[in-house]
Formats: sequence, C-alpha cells, structure tokens
Amino acid sequence: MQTRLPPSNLYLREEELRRGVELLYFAYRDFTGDPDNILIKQQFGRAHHRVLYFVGRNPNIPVSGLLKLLRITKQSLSRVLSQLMDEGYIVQEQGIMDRRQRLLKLTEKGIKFEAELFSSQRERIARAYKNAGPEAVSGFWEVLLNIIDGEHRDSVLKQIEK
Amino acid sequence: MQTRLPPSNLYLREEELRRGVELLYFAYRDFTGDPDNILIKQQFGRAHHRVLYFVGRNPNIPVSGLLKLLRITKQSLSRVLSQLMDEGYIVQEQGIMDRRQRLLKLTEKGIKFEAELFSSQRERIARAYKNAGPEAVSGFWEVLLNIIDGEHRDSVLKQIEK
DNA sequence: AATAATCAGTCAATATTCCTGACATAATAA
DNA sequence: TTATTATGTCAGGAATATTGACTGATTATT
Repeated sequence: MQTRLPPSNLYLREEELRRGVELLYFAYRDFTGDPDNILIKQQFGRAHHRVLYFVGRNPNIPVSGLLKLLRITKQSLSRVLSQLMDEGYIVQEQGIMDRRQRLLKLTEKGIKFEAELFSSQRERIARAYKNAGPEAVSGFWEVLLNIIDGEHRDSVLKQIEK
Repeated sequence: MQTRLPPSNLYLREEELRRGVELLYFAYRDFTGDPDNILIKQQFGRAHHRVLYFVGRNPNIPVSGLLKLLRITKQSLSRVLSQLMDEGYIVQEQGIMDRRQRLLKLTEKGIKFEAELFSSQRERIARAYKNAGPEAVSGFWEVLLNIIDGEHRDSVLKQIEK
C-alpha cells in the first residue's frame, strides 16, 4: 500500500500542484455546464441556480443567511430572488422569532426544478464516484475541504453534514 | 483497510453526491479568490489570469489553440489579450510553419506575474495536499478527472501530464 | 491560376452578473 | 428614546461574455 512506502513529497512538486489547479478548472467548468444548459431555457443563470440550491438545502433560511453563505451583496441577490419569487419557485414568510426576517423556502415548483437541475449534475458526479471508487471519493472530499479557507470550513461542514 | 470492507454503495447516496457539489462550489470559490485579490490591483480580472496561466503552460500556443482550450469566442479573448500585450505581459510571433498563426508566449514580466498569481494558489493547494496526504490527493485527481467530460479528458490529460 | 477555407483581428450591439453608494421602512435591542 | 439590524430599492457602473458582420493575410483545394 502507499502508506507502507517510504515517505515521499513528490506529490507536492510544482507539477502536481498545477495538476490540481487545472483539474479543478476543467472539472468545475464541465460540472457547471450541465445545469447551465437547462437554466438558459428559463432565462435563468448560474446565480439563480445557487439560490435554488441553497434554499433547497436550507429551508426557512433568512435572506441574511443566504447572503452570508453565498457571499454576495443584497443588491445582487435582490434581482435573482425577485425573479425566482415572481415566477413561483420560492416563497418567503415572515419570521416568528424575529419578524424582520424573511424566511425563504422552495415551492413545489421550485423543488421540482431544483431536482431537475441537480439530476443533471448527479449523473456526472455519480459516474465519477463510481469510476474512482470509495477511497478516491474520501480523498476527493478531504482535499477539497482543506482547500476551503479555515475560517469557512466549519460553516461548510455544517452545510454538508446533515 | 477500506478495500477489505464488504462492498458498499453508501458513497453514492444523494447526500454524498450533494456533498461533492457543495465542496466543489466552496473550494472553487476560495481557490479563485487568492489570485482575484492580486489581479484587482492591476485592473485585471479572472479572464486575464486564465490567459496568463495557459499561455505560461503552453508557450507558443496559437490564438486558435487558446480559444479551444478556454472555450470562449475570439471577441472575448480579444480585449483581454490586447490588454495583456499592451502592458507587456504577453508577446506574439508569427508562426513559422503557418504564417497566419500568431504564437503566444509570456514575456519576463508575464512570467513573473504568473508566478506571483500561482504562488497565491500554491500555498493553499500545497497545504491541502499535505493535510490530506498522498492517497487522498490521488483520489482527488481521480474523481476530478472523471467529472470532466469524456470527450475533453484526453486534452486535459495532455495538458497536465508533462 | 482561380477559388475556397482557415487564422486572426475589429466594430457594433447586447446580456448577465456583480459591484458601490445612498436611502427608506419595519422591527428589535440598548 | 436612540441605535442597530434585516430587508428592500434606486441609480450608476464595471467586467465578462455573447452574436453577427466584415476585413486581410495566408494556406489548401480544384
């Protein structure tokens, strides 16, 4: 096994680091291409997808929570969110604990559309997981998690571990 | 070891697939943030970085080659490339085999700037590789490569394996 | 040699996404 | 009462990318 070999830092050479950069770039591009092709039909963009995705994953998230998660300005979110609400994909309810808050959740229509978008990515990810095998997948998660800023890692873990 | 455990497809459940989606999103965001902060000072954007990166990795690449690699239109490339040439980061030479071609390469100034941009990402990637270990890194590469479209995988391998 | 195709560049118009700044309203906290 | 927070909106602008149309130089085809 790799772990029984004498320690080697060959995987930390410049070529191996650049390999990570390039694989991330190309994989991310193809991976976002699937939903992009569906979104374009509804005159939506990647920003709409992100909102649908994270509202779907965090029902009743307040607007401020979504802004922190996506790290965009409320002006940027405004247009996208308004369109999604106008077209019946998302609804907001006044908060109970804090009535200033607007809690966001997907409608039935939103749930269906998000599922369609996710399914276009699911096939790609599932195929990649299957081809690479469970150990590779663990490594994939481990490296990605360590690429994320330390200060944000907790919120990501909270996001993905449920 | 994982490989001695009875076969399991738990890693192919929806939760695990969504974990991949989310880790990719957050990791890609932080990972592109490092060079973004440097680029903004020179009034450059992410598009300039991509051109600098791939010209650096493919010296004497013709314009058409860069267009194929980046999958953008020549009109999009035009503005970015003109700026990079005007400011002395990239030069072009007439092709020898085919004198219609303009072969691109980084100047000394371009090499230094690309190195600065890469170094901001190198620390992040190297730390992630080191924390995760060589086996995890292999898995990371394996999964990313399988996420890339089959039809593009060869050109990516050609790009990264040198 | 004439014609067609390719590589590169440019001009114009447009779309999308995101930004900063300023201001307003309602609700909560000090 | 005053300050702060959560949300929303208006205005203006920047960056990235698109499609379409056209030009010039060079190479390939017939």
